[in-house]
Amino acid sequence: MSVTKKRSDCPVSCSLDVWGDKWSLLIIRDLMTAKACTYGDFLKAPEGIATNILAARLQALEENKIIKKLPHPDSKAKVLYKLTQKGIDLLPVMVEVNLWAEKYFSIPEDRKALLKEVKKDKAGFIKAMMKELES
Amino acid sequence: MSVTKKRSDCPVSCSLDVWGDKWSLLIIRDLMTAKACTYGDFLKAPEGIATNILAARLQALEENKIIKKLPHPDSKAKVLYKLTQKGIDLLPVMVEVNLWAEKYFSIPEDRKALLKEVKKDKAGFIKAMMKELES
DNA sequence: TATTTACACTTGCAAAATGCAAGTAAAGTT
DNA sequence: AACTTTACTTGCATTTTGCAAGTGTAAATA
Repeated sequence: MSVTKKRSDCPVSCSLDVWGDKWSLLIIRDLMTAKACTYGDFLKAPEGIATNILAARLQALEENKIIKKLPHPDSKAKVLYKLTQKGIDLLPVMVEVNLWAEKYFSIPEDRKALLKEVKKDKAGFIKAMMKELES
Repeated sequence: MSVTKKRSDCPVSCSLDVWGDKWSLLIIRDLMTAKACTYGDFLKAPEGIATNILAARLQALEENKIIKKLPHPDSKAKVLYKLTQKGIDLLPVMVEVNLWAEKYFSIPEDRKALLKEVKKDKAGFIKAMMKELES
């Protein structure tokens, strides 16, 4: 019985990989735009994440303390997911990613409008957005 | 005979995923620190990428025009990989990632030293670094 | 009160991606 | 001419993913 090594256990030293793959990214993106989401909200994302993958990613992100689970104020049956401070601190990364994406891809209009704000005052935008996410 | 759909074909709209997974990221990281690498250089990275995966990622990154293949000045047997302008433009993202990583993880000393420079003058650092990569 | 419905998941299984070891072909070295 | 270096490719076992269906609890509805 040999021990199976997993390459994925070894992080790339720039640490971008700690937040994982595209599906984890989708979760973080949704949480940055909506501030708080339920399990169902993530499932509704246009990219179409599979429910088992969503569950796995939410668990991993929680274990890495990038997101946190909170009781929903409206109902005991619901769960609210939010970014932790560690997750919120990824905002500058996301902003740069979007600026890059705007340059090389076509992006939705609402995102373009936001980026217009960013370009006026990047530091100010990030500070304000972070404050919003923290509340 | 049903058509198999691949989830991975659908990009997350923030477009962080266009540069792919952790192995693609390793390639980009190496190219940002070393400016130009051979196939063997990537294989030597401490994270230990498998050769077939490396080949696949190099091809994908080239198809996405993030890296380019150049003839090696020393030998016809060698190939030089470099970042394209599109790849170089990912530098601000990488800088933010590293700033985040420094806050929440332990990172190598040489990287810490670089980040000290970054914190003194982020815009200046990025501009200078980009210029270096373009040459 | 009984019974659907909503919500947050879990499970089983086929298909795809990954990791490892070994192999190949062209170029460079001795 | 034989050996090595370099950039890959190939085969196969293991792991991960995607899809569909199912489970359990709380809330809404009849």
